[in-house]
Amino acid sequence: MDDRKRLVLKAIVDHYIKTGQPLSSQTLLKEYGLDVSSATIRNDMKALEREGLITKEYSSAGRVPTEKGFRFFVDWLVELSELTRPEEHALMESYRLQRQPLEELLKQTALLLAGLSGYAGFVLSPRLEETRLESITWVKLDEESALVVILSELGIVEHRILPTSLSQEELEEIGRWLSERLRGRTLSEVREEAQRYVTEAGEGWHDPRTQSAFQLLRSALERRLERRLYTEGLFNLLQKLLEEEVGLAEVRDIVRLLSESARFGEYLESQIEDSKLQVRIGSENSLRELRPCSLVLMGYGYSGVLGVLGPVRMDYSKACSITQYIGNRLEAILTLSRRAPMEAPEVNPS
Amino acid sequence: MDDRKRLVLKAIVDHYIKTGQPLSSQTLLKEYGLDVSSATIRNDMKALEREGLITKEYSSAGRVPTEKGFRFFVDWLVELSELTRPEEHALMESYRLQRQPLEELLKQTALLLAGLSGYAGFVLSPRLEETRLESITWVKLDEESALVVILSELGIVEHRILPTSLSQEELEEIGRWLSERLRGRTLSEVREEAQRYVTEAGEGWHDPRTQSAFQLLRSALERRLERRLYTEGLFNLLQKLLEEEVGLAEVRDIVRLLSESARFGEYLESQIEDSKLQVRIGSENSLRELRPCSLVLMGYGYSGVLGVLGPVRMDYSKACSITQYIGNRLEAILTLSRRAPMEAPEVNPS
DNA sequence: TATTAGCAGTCCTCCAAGGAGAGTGCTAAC
DNA sequence: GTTAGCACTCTCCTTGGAGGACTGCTAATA
Repeated sequence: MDDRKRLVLKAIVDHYIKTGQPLSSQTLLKEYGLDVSSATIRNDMKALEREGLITKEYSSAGRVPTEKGFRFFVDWLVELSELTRPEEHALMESYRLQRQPLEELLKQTALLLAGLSGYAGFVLSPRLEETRLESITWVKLDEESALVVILSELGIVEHRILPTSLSQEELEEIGRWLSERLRGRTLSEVREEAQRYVTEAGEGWHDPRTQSAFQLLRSALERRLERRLYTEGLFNLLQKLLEEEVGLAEVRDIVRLLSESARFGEYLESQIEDSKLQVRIGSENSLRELRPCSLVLMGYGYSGVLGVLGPVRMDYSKACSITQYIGNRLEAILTLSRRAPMEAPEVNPS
Repeated sequence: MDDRKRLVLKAIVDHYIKTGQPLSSQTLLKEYGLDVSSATIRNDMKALEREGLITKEYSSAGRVPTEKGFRFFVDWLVELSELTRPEEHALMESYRLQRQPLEELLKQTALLLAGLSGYAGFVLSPRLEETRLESITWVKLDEESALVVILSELGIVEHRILPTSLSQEELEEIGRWLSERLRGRTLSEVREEAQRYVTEAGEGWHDPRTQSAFQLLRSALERRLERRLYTEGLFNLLQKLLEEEVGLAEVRDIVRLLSESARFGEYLESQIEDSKLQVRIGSENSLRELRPCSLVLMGYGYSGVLGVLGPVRMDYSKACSITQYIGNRLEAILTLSRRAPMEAPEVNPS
């Protein structure tokens, strides 16, 4: 493709992203100041249309990019921008508190993605079952219940009140014993071990109460190891879709999809190969509801996914750079907070 | 107002709630089988219109209720329904787990409100600063940080990781000391005390490290005592508003309002007197964004608020009964989990 | 006084037709 | 390969009229 045609395409995409309007050959000349006549532009447009990169709504309308046009734009023509000072500042501010519970950190990140991009932001939690246990701590709260706090290399991954009649001392002993024995193992291994302790009788303190404590521990892990999806900035997205004149029915379906975290989460997971930045434009998304939308996404530690969701007519430059920055930042925070890996001790001496 | 006129009004409201369509005098006769002629109905309608209870879109259209008509309906004509078996079941199921962290409980409740009503559900957290402290527990996580868990009569109200260099023993001592001394005081009193410990030097273990621990405790309380708003079922609401042919711009404003928890929360708070069930119809709401909506709400323990948000054309019978049931249920759970009140010990012997 | 039948009148919705305007495609010349 | 000029296409908006649904009013009736 020759240079002028690329320029024409870029002009059409830029103009469409900015205004949402088709661009006519006349206007293109006026606003982008090429040194040829409008007829020449029209010929170029015709060629671009033949290649499927642009289209028009009816025979005598100006041109708008097709999804294929956006794809070409994203792949070859888009320039990533630097973060502005206020953006940089918001980012710093937001991550000031280190070592928050993972849940808070991810929610914060989703908020940040939404706030900076002006679209909806989302964060899918990492596969916790692949992270390694640091400690399990029990705290007696009152006669019948105790709090269990499970810490992995990514921070607090579960805190939960469980009914138990064991004493603080007994719980401490269990906690110490478990932590020492299981530290460095992945959480899914820990869950299996907990399961084993439940079914396996024999050792001294394996009385029914202890067994039930393990049972509860196991089910606590069960629940929390489900991946969770944090979405923020729904309002931003609606605002943009409103400008697109997307129908309320489609908007509703998008909102529904975002509230069905399981379905959307699985989709996100399936879209990530390594943790490179990716863009899915309109109907490149296999989920029907996402057809009016584009997705900018990126992987981070342990199969986590984050990104922004906006209309197809999205400021890809901004969306990509912000996702990139925040993704790298989150990765860094999680890596920093990660302890030096320890030797996983043998659980079953053989 | 005579009986037939009430019947006519009820028919118009029922029909409008069910179909969203105006009701003509003909159709009213056919569907509700009154033993008079359509002209008589028309006369009644005229009277009702004079009283501002019904209106028509144009001179020859059927009648629809005005907001005042809905108000009359809600105040005098609506019949609360019982919960169905599946509804009852969902309610049981959802509250099975006792003594979850407060946050989980309230989120769960919002979900339940949304799920059962088919509208959006919301729960505004209680004024935690008015609840009484049960215990403060510190758990050392690693060299530089510890988890603090603050328990009030409503359950866990804060759990947070704070940086500290104190040892587990020191933290335990502080926790025990604080819990014993402050148990039974309200959280806002506790916060003030923490503040006092920060500024007040002198006593033996008031070394800088301990002071900073108090400082952190204070700020932890600060943050969490803000009231939080849980909203669920946004999709439900959109679905209904779609059927109403509400414009996307209005929908967007509603979504924005729901995401600005501070503003919406304050409004909810202002709408509650004692904890009776209340209904706010359309422009009875002073928030402009809520004009296309009706609010069914109810107070619960310590100035908490919960309810559902739907279109003005809402199934008030269902919405009211569900809000009533769930509100009572949440109240009961919170009261049950509350411990026998204790004497608040003197903090400053004078 | 309350109710009724009958009819005129109002206002909606739907559809078709036509003019103005924007922008392209094509042709022929450079 | 580029350009000027012109015919053509399609949208958008307005206008006008037919058909239909209901009401409001009037005058008669119990």
